[in-house]
Amino acid sequence: MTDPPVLEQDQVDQRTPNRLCDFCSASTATLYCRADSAKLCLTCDREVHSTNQLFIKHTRSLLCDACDSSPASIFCSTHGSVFCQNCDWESHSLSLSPVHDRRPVEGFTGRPSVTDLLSVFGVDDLGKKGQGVVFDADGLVGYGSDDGLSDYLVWDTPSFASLDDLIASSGSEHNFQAMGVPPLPKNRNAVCGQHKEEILHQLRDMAKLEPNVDDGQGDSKALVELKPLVPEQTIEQTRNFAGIKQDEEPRITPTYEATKFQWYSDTGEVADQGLPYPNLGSYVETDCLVPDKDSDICQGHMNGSNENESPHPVISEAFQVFPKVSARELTSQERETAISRYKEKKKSRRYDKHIRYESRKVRAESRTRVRGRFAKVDH
DNA sequence: TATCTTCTTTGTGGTAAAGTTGTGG
DNA sequence: GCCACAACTTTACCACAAAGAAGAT
Repeated sequence: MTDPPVLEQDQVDQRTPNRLCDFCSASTATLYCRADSAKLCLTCDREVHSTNQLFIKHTRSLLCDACDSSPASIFCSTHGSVFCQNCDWESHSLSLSPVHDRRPVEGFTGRPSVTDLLSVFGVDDLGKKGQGVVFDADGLVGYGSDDGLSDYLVWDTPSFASLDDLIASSGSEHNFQAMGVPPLPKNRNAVCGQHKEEILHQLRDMAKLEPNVDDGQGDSKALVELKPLVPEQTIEQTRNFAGIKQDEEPRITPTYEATKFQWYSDTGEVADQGLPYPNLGSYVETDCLVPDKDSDICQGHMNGSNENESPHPVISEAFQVFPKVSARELTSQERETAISRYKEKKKSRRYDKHIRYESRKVRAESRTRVRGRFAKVDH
């Protein structure tokens, strides 16, 4: 049995021109957005999908290491690569390597922070404190050890999986363990594939532009270890919202805002309920999260403790992006910015038709037609 | 639990019809 | 501003193989 050769680094480099970001045409694309049919680098993905509430829902996946043109849905640890469905089939057909260790790769939505992206790409070990990825004074990403990523690719089963789980477990003290939900596979996040270095490079760039990447405390000067995807602070709020104190207003915090995004399986199904209630996965869909002018909570974020003090940057951006969130009117500058972002994104769209099943195309082309319509064939 | 059967859903392209936009009187 | 017309764009339609789901054995 002959396995397809694993891509060497120089092969990867040679392929880079095929992975140019469709938006900036300068960086290497690492993600694929199905909704836009576009390849994007991490920076452009952040920019493009921050434009409005609809774009932020787009599911993005890693780019297939083999064809560089389709969203990856399978990670093969034997190859150390991520593959789209077609390439996975070609690489792992029965005659080649059917027994490779493969598992599904999931996309994500929302506007994940650098911290979240590290988790997405499996370079953040939430279960091994002290060995995770760290940031130095320049926001550069480093590792706790140099033995590759494999040591960090451990997935911890989330404590809860849905609102139902929260309700069911709300009366207990057992930390919201999901009920009736099979445990998630380990190594679920290990999806860097062949372009690990490029992804890390882009994450470093993003980290430089995201000073509060760690904990929202704004101290990027110190080495800061990454925190879990759902901070304790958020879990505490979740408990309150899960019916324990139903008479209280649900509260939303900057920490939660900065980390909330959803995992999606390749089928578009919400796969990871790392957030307690999927309906709240987007920023402002639920009315209870819409800041009220009279709400001291949201007023606090919007205005800051001091009128001259800027609100938390993520909250502030959400207010700018989503009119529903904003209790104030958009300034003309904000409006222009939003419009220009929209126009730029519109430019990057690709309208070329994507054929999922070539065999069906061939058959359709050879079909008999009557006035353009498929005609019955008498047998 | 595994296998088989049946049913349902999906995707494919060329054409016509419907809808939209632009232009001139 | 209104209307007519042309040009352009979008949408619905068709049959059927393949894939997947559901049920039966």
